[in-house]
Amino acid sequence: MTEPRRILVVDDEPQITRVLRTSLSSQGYDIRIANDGETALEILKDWPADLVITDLSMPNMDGLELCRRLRAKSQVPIVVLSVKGEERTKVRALDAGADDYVTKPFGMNELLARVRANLRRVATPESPAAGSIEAGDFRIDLDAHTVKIHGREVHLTPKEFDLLTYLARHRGKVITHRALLSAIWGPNSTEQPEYLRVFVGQLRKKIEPDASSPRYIQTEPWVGYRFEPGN
Amino acid sequence: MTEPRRILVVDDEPQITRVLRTSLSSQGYDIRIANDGETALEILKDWPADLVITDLSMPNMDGLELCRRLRAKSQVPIVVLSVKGEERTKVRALDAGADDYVTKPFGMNELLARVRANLRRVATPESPAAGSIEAGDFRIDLDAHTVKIHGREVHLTPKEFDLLTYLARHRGKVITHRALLSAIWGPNSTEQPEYLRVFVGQLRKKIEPDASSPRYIQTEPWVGYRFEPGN
DNA sequence: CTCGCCTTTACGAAAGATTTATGAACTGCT
DNA sequence: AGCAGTTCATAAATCTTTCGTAAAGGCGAG
Repeated sequence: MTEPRRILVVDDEPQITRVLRTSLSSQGYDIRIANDGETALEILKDWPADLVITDLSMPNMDGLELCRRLRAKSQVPIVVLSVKGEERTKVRALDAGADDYVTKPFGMNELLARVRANLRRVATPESPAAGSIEAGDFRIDLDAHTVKIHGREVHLTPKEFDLLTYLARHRGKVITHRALLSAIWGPNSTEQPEYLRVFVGQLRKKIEPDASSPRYIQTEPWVGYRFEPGN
Repeated sequence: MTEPRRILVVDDEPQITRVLRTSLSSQGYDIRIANDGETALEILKDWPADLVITDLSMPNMDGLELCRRLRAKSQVPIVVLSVKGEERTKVRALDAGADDYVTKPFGMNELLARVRANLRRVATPESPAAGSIEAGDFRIDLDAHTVKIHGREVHLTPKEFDLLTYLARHRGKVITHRALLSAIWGPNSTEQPEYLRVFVGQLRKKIEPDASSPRYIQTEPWVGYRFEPGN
């Protein structure tokens, strides 16, 4: 089972966010709303979205600045949604890092199609057989909740299993502490990185040949953890 | 020096192709024209374009079919350019594989900006991976937080990584001390360039073959630093 | 009650960030 | 050329934050 795609909507007009939320949700997307650029960046810290839809004029941080700030770190597709239809504005937004520009009022079907088009090209090439993840030395059975390393089965507790699964889904990438916490304990428990250390430690004791020099779960100091399942 | 980007224009109206050819060529792109879908596919067989701009209504093979055929084997960005402005048509084109849809008559500046935006994410032919920066001898993977020079991996601390990333994004240009400080330590950080010296020094020790005569990170006295990643 | 798992706390070790110090190199001036 | 004032490069010392680990307490299921 593959997770639903995450879309962050950034706009300060309630009537816009409301209609977007319902329309996008009905398509099966996972939606979150931010009312300005700053909260958008804040949300993205532990909720990595697959696509961002943003207005241009907003309090705190406008859409252009948001585009620039996002592009400094991320490749996430950005669709700008604005009442301003002048060519100059479009050019500035696109050059600031936006991938698409739709003027209000907009047709919802067109917007949805553009969202699909933008999501299409970042499609994850992986997405293994629904019920299991195979990664290097690891074989994770999501249905049976079992993990095998080189065919040898290891018993994991639910939280340990969630942790390993999340890391394995994003193998090779560094996952921020905040993202991990938010993924496993929920968005509101992002304040306790101690959990992570404890569970990563326990997980290492169970899956690492030598827990004192981790091979599979690598720590990237000050950033997060990275899962390298071996070839 | 990197080769010019190749753009294939597919349209059967001479007045359109003519204006596109001149405008795009003046931007330094390498242009070829096809009058219908079939010849477009023919051309692409031995002239791999970086982007395709196509009309919808054409003889032999229309734009929709061209999109589908292209998507069957290629990820090349497709911009559809059409007189048809109905939402249904747009949706069909986007779902057929188009990445963008511009209605005629169109503003040339907007089209150019959309072309830039679509080219931006596919990067150069030799670096098809998104989420990474490919610059000369360097390959920076933003997701995995890793840096490779000539394939050899170097471990960088977060600040060093941010520094190198920022420089690499503006390769070839001189970055002011202030700009660097503001980009990495935040806009309201101290004005003291001592930080920079220390971190540039550490970075050089890690990435320069000979740290005493820097090749990649050049200092521009009284101004800032410049990143030259090699050919 | 007992067991397994989660939560919480504590503390030494490790790693990175910041600060300071020193000498070399450069610039402008006499 | 010689000098003063800057800026630059580098090493080292110090500070701060984070990491790994153990262990104690809590809570619910059987």
